[in-house]
Amino acid sequence: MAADGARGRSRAIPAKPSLDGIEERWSAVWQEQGTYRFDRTATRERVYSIDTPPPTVSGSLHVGHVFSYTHTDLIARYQRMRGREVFYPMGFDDNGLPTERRVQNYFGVRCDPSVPYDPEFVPPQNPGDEQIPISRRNFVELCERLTVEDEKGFEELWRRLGLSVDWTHTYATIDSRSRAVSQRAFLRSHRRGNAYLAEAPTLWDVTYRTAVAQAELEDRERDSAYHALAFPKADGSGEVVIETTRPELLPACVALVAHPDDERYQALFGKTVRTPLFGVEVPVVAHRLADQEKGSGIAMICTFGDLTDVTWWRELNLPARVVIGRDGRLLPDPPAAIDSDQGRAAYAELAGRTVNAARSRIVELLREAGATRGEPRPIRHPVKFYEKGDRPLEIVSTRQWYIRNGGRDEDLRAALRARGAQLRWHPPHMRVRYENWVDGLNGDWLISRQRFFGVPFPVWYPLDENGEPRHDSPILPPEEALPVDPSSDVPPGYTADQRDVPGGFTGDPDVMDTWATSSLTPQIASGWLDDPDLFARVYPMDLRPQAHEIIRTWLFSTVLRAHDEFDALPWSDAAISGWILDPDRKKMSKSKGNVVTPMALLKEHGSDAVRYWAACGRPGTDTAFDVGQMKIGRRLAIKILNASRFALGLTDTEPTATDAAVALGDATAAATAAAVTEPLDRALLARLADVVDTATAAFDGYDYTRALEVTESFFWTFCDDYVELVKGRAYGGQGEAGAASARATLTVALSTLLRLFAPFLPFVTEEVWSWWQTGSVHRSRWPHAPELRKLAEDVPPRQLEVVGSVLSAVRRAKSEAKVSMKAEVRSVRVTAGPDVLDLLDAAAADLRAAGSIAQLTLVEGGGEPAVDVELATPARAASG
RNA sequence: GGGCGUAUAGCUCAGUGGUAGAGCGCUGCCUUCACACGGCAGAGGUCCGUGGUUCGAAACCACGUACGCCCA
Repeated sequence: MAADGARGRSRAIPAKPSLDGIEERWSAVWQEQGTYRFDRTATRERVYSIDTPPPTVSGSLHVGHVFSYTHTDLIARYQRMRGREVFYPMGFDDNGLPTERRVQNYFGVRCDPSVPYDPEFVPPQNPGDEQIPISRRNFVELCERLTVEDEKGFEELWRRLGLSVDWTHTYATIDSRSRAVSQRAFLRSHRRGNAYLAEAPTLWDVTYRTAVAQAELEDRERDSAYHALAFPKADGSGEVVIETTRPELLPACVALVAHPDDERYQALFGKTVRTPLFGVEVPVVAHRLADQEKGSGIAMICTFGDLTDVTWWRELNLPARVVIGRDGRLLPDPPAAIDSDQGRAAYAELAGRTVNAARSRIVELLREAGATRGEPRPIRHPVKFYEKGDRPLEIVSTRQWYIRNGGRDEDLRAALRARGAQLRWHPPHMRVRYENWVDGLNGDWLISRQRFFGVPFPVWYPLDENGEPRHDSPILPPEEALPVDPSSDVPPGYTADQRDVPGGFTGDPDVMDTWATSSLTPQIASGWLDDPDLFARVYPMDLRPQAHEIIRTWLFSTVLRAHDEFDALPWSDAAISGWILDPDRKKMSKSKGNVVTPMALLKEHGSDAVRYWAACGRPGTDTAFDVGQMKIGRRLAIKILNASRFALGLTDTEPTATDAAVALGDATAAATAAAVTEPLDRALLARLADVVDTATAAFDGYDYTRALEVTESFFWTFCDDYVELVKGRAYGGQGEAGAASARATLTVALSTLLRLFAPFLPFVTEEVWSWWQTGSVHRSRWPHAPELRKLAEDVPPRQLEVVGSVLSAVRRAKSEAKVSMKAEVRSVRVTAGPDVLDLLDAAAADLRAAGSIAQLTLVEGGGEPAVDVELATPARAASG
């Protein structure tokens, strides 16, 4: 950007400026000129890099996206004007269940990794009812094809909104780079022992038939009932009554448990009882997690009814008697411990039934056997669900991949907690959510999913002579080979015909949890895998913007992966945006959000206006969807057009060198602005310098709302008071020197204001900038307060308020008399202290002109300043 | 049940120890000369409640209520 202000100045100020069409016009120019292109010769210190959240492509964008993505853009634009080279990429999330479903429906196919890759595959023109099974590679190719379509719509919206994204830096979470980064990070974690394979009880969704991680759980209230069951003591000395909500798990019972301090059961610890119906002898044990208040204070431990069962099973070294299969039905055969004919017969009544059906049946059987005590007692209690599922989770024992996350390791937990404290949170209280999550982790992160679409584990297993996989000696690919798909690629040292034959190999069938890839967005976007030069310039990144409900998932997992790989934070700052609430203060619902699509909203109100509304939402604060706020934003944009036209119109006789020089921060040129001589003009610039300081400090603290507030407030004072006061003088009413001073000040102020507004209202500020400046306002330098103060000399900014208050009193008098603001005033008499009078005296001519005041009298006096106004004509039947 | 946040004018929100603020809405007035997609002015408030700290509390502390989110 060359500082060739005067030469390129066009002064093409439209007679009737308008906001119509400025979005199309300027977004096209920005694209064509690469205004937001990242300069990759910049060194790390100069770079500001952003880990943009990749929106889900298969979903539609809603008002909430517009809101939060605007917040990030405000920061990006500010940092760019501050001289940072902004790395602002855009990602698209096309990895996961929503995309899988969309590809299935759109093309009429389904992913089946057992099908070989077909390079010639063409999806059917008209998808039939039967989904065609295709290889994972073919499926991913279709996904990428569809994603490209979705991305176009997203990009169009983002451009119209004015996001200053560098569109040459994009990624998708299922593309080959993301897959390779994901696999590389996995392999490295595995090498360090931080990713491992283990057989363990696992939360399992029976509908999706996949394992589920802690972060994907949610509790839902469900009706249930306590059933009281009598266990006869093994020595025949009576019975023990327990209460359970899951009687169908009785065949999986391995012990009874009570709290070690519970008086009622002291005599029972160490003894054994027999399960009703099945006659299996089980011990009565003590454990601190048994709840004395719950039911009868003694419970049965089953493998596995809930996570507490898992803890008891693990800590008390109990046997496993598994009865629930991965389909959510009771297994065909009873556990070996049920060895009596009677017990086996009872189990046969349950085998193959769903959990609910088995529960009904076993209650009947128990009742017939006289093992129930009293009627079932209805309760309502929380039950664990997969967040996307609609049947309660079961716990089954499976072999899964895990990543260590501190849930079973206090040192790691403490280290991750420290990472959270090291990160700068905006707003700060969001850190607590991270800490709560880290403190509540109760196991390592389960990352394998028994799905077909996703990033596969880059792992094969040798098969022994019986064709059984040897999970203890996985075969891993070299990093250069990534990404690999073990379902179609052949591991090093083997040939394709050895797949799935004894002595050969088999591929790991699982894919990774989508967060296992999304947790690497900083590495993906920064070119960790394939662009070390870029990586060195932008990583670790500066900012992670995101929503607060995914602190436990996205933010935490990203911190975890960076901690594991780099022993450092992936970014220095996290900006957490709030929700959009509908007018009833509820979270904006889908149905409501979709009534107004983002594009329709932008077209109706204008992008600057919608951005204005978004900018009014502070980081982390929930904000009402408020069309009124957009109208205010639009009014502001129009006011900027008109005020700029007026200010520039006054100065177009012969432009001073001041404007462009100050705009570009050229201190020596600014010094030539000797034209600013009038005290009121200097006061304006002094006040403006304060505004610049406040806005700058606010932006540095990610409080863009405050920066907007202070700028906007000043701008209205500028328009309503200052411009009105100096209008006459700028026209030449007080001679050439006074006019020159007003004109120079108007230009400097306008240039400064446009730059202060530029992050918020990128379109209208660019429009006005183009009337009289070369280059983009968005690549101009952020205003610098010391330069303004230099022009202001030592005039106190307070003069502006003092003069403004007298002007206001004059207006009030006219308004109360119901006369025009242009009505003549015979006399204004101000009584105040000498310091105030000095300030007024220095601007007396401007004040008289602005108020049409014939005679202005300044009287020294104590007490509160008083203004007496005497109109020329008392009635409204004024002349003219 | 635990954690975090919010509660100020009809609405949306600023204000973190010193006389209650802004915008919108409302009411009234002002239109040749930057802007009617405008301007000027006015009315409008137990600062959620109850205690406490303080010379002084919307703000700080405690408890409570309501709402939102996260976790169990």
